[in-house]
Amino acid sequence: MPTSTFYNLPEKKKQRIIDIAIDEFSTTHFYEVSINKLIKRAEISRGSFYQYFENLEDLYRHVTQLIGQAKMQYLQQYLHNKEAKFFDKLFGLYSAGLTFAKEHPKFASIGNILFKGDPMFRKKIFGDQEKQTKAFFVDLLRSGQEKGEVRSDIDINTAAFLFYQMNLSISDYYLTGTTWFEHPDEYMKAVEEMIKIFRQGIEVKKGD
Amino acid sequence: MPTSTFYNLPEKKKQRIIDIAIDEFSTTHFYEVSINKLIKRAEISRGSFYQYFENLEDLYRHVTQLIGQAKMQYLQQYLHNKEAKFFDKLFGLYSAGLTFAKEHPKFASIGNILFKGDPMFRKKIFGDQEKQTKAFFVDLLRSGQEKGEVRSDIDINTAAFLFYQMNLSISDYYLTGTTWFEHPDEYMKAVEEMIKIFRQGIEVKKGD
DNA sequence: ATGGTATGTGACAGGGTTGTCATGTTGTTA
DNA sequence: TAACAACATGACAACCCTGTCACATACCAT
Repeated sequence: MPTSTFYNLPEKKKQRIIDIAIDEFSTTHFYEVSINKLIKRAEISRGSFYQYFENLEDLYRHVTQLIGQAKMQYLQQYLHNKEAKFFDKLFGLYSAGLTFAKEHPKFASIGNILFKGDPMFRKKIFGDQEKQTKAFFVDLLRSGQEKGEVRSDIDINTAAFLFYQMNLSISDYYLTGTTWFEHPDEYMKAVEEMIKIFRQGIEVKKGD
Repeated sequence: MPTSTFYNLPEKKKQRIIDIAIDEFSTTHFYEVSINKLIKRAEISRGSFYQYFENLEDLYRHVTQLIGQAKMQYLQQYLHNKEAKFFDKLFGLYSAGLTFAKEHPKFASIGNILFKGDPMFRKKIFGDQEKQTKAFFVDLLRSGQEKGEVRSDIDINTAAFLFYQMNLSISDYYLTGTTWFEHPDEYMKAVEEMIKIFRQGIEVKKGD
């Protein structure tokens, strides 16, 4: 938590500091951001920084909280519309997410570094292999269509994207968390359930 | 690329270095791994390290390549079985991914830090909010079921997980890549397509 | 055994980082 | 205007890190 000193600051100065922090965190992974560069850009002294924040993590937390609030406000309309139909809500949520990213690219970028890893770094290490992975899933789907197992009206790019993302996500959450599934066995079951959903979503129905 | 000097090393020493590198990279984000700690653990001198690798990134790249190879070998059986049915292949791929993570947790962990971000860091910053997010999607689905819009045989946890992951993924790829979709508009279209797949996957069919 | 090549070593320079603190400066209140 | 509180400052200690290089050792072939 920032100190009261920080909150007492003139709005303009406060905003300048936050803006520059956002700029830093949106282009550079947390571990690579330096307080030195930040205070130089924000034109505050080293001592002041430590009068405002406990350390860099304190500032980062504050920034991510601001982002969370901004996004929540953005989604409000979709969250609390009790009447809306399920899939309309889901669509609203997703497209609001996209619009949010479009309108606040820096906010979105910070969120993505946090939740999906540093894309620059990913690119540097992994390079073009992602394209190959995409190609693999696209091929898989195409041959599924040719064999008449996958509905022909499914957008292959989208489905490939979906399968790729879930492929990454499942083992991530298997390794890291009890948030979603409690027991290791549940992950295997979740895979089965997921395939079930996919199957119903894209499989050719008998009689089509 | 490691130097020939490194490849000429006795197998045991080579393996020791790689093992310790894997251990470091699986617990610590790349930006936080230090050559100093690494060489102390591996009991090689600073000079030797630089005789083997250009720098830390060189070693990291090598390690990730090894992991990639290991996983590829693991998936081989599922990749090249031309006869297998589409959804069996997909299921095979996912469950092999889980088994791989189970058998090589360190490999999987390195991959996840690269593709999904550092989970420890995520937890430190985001804390319990992920649980709330999960709860939101679970509620959404449950009320969808109650209103008769979502099939009652869908596993809510799995579907919530799926929706949550895709929510994160869409804006990530909107921001970072031309790998999956070329034009910004296509992302919105992809959202529509995705909802279409989800809808067919989990919506109550008329007549059920 | 001798010369040459391959490998090992750690001190060192040069740079960067964080957090603190004694000392100023500004503002406010009595 | 005097005195006290709030805020600003940047030098500094302590630390860590990378990449290099001159020198030492091991190995191998003639």
